[in-house]
Amino acid sequence: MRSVMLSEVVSVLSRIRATASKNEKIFIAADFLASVPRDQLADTARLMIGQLLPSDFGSPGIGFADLKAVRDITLQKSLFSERLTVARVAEAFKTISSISGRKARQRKASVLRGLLIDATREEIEFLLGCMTGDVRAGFSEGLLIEAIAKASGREASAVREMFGILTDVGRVADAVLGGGDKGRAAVLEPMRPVKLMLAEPSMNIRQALASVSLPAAVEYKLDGIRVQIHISRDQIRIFSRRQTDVTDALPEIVEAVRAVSVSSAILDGEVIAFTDKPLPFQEVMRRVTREKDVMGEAERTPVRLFLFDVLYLDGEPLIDLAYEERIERLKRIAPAELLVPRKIIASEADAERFLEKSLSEGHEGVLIKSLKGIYQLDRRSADWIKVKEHITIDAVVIGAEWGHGRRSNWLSNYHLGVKSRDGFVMVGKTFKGVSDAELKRLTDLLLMEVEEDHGSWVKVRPNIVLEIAFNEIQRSPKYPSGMALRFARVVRIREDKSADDVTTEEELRRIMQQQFLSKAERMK
DNA sequence: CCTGTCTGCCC
DNA sequence: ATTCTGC
DNA sequence: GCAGAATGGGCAGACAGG
Repeated sequence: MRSVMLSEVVSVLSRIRATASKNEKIFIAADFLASVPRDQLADTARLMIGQLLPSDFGSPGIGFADLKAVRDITLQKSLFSERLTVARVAEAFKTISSISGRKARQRKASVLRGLLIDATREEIEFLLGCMTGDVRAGFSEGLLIEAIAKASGREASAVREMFGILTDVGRVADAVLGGGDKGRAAVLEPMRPVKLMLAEPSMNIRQALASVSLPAAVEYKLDGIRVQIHISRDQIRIFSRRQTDVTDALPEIVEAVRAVSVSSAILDGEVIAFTDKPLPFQEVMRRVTREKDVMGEAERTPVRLFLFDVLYLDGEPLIDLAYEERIERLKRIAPAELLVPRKIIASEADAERFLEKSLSEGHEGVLIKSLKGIYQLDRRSADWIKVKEHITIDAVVIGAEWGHGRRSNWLSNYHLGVKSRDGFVMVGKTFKGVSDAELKRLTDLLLMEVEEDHGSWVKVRPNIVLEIAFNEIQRSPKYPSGMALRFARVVRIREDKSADDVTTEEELRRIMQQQFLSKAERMK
């Protein structure tokens, strides 16, 4: 049986990159996949979207910082022989990811060099691109799944659901195109983490209700970590949104789940840090990433679980049931104190009141959910819509970075300053919320203000003012003001304003302190 | 042993 | 995570 | 409406280097 060469993948991808048409990309990819021998499908499919390892395999553990030297050395010696196979590439990266301990970086780099020494220039650029997320062929997970469907003659929606269960494109390619009984592995069952359903963002209640029919459900939106809880008899595992096992970091959540009376289940919910009120996201983040002294951290930072869905119960998948039916089951099995606050609403005013209530208790916002919607794995559909609070300020640009990819020729990442006693202090960066036209305009404006040219970025005189929206002010260990804007985005360019008009450091600090107060404290 | 940097993964 | 753009 | 691209702050842990 033939071996698939890395050069084939690279050349297929350059054809895919060359067309803007999604259908054409899918067609080229499907055609290629149809020619790949079964035993190499998984590795080939992953490589086509720049993935070097199965999604549950861990990661190479060698990144941007180590790559430049490797690239320069190997480019000089490269032999142009086109002899690397996809299988050898996959093997090498499994080895690299397994290396740890003393001098691990050097040892990883040397395995990588051993691989790249046999690669052509194009192959080297491709493999390093895979490691830095720089492949840029306009071809990713979604289109690959469509290509797998096309190559097999199956419905794209069925293949997509399979991906939601298997969570790895290689396994999907195997199951769909590999023949045999591999397809049977694609069933929902406890202890195998899946891709969760996501919500579509919306500016406000009115806009959200434009796409959900009434009556609908509203739920508090909690600012924590999304979790899927798998129960099988006395076993309980907690996985994150991206299928990381976080059970060991959350012992009290495991205990709380013992109150759920089922033989088997997959539950969906959010874990937040909580005392008598919700604590900032950073607190729960500390909990889930903790491995040492978990118990000590658990005492300092209590967490709570709030469940909002059930995907599987007592041997039966529930994802094809309507939301209202799933919630009925959830209420039957879980104690009320583990359920996210929710309500059925019949009007926009109901929804607004519930949002106000959620915010006044210190939560992030609300989700509006269609009563009839099924649970769609790995989909962001209009059946779930999220509405979050945001704040806007005026900030002045004090620096800017040159963009990459389609933003190559523009200053695209703006350093934001607010006014302090002497000058301006930086409170974050943003590249979001800017249309191509604004990108051009801002580049022109900023180039007139350049004070220092640092190559990849410029320091500018503080004359360009932007209206900035953000969700929260975080405590920052990095910025001297101790504050950073979370999810900052540009609302508009304020050519009518000057640096004198921008928000002050004191104002920002006041807003931050407000966030940390409970409802009762805020009323004072 | 201490500190700084990198990485992966939460949002 | 959020936002914009092209299909 | 969907998919992809471009890039944010901050957390712990792993490793590098003195």
